[in-house]
Amino acid sequence: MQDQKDLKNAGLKATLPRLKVLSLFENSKERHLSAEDIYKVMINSGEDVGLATVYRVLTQFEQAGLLIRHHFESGKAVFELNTGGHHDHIVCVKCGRVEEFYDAEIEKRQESASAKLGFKMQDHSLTIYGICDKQPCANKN
Amino acid sequence: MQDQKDLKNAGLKATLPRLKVLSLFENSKERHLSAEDIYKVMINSGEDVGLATVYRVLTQFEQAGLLIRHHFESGKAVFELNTGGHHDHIVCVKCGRVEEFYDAEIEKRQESASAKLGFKMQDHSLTIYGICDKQPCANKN
DNA sequence: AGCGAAGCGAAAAACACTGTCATTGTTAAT
DNA sequence: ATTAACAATGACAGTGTTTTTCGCTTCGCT
Repeated sequence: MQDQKDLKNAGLKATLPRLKVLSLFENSKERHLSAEDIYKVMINSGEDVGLATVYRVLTQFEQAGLLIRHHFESGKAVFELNTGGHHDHIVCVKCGRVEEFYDAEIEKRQESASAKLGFKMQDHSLTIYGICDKQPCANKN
Repeated sequence: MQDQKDLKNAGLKATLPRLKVLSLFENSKERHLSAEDIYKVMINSGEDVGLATVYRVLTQFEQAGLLIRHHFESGKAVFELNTGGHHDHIVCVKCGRVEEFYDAEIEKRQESASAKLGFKMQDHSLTIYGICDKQPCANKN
């Protein structure tokens, strides 16, 4: 019900694919999902959805400010619910797990770096790549 | 001559396409080049090179540590000569111009953020997107 | 010079994503 | 509730970037 309102507020009709995608982000354990991820889950749960629709819906949600698109280095885009608070990401290069962090001093220094080079900062993306402490990733390298 | 040695040290035969690509990075005014950029320059200067070779060579150079690959948000990879000194990037979303900067405090804080979340940091990428002060980008938005 | 491995260009394939289009679904006005 | 307008959908073809495959050529060690 709330999702329907969210879509209306964003100027989008409350269609089945859109409601399903939205609820998927809200209920999924994993905050960061790719178009392919979403498509697979929907197909496996019996929805009759097309991949093009998933891509369309994700783009619309991004434009409406409901989702944020990230690229990381994997070559495919992943999305997460826009909960308002900005944060940066740290991605495990072994298992793909994503954690979030925020550092006010880093944010501030990005602003001044931009200004110093004559850029009007619009956006930024800071992603750390590392190996997480969960098994089996913790074992070396 | 130095390039030949660089390639040998990297375990790569000193072939014409490889020497040409390497010299292109060393002599080009623009530090950041895409596969397509390189291919076009080579074709225009009369080389009989294939796009596949350019991609192969760029990947080999990356693995050999001669080049660094970046993705930024444009959908295509760009490469730059690995001169040893780490730096971050600021990209103009209007004209694609890329500038570089370095902030020791930001670097330090990334390390501690990783440690706090139980990650062993391997790499990181900080890219700021903005609008540069050159014409015509400076005009608004 | 001769040999085997490495490298090449061209073409086809893989991959993520976008465009097109006939059909279906949603919404606002009756 | 019905309906009419048109927005949204699924199937599928098409893009743009990058990778793979393949037969031929070149390299570099002897």
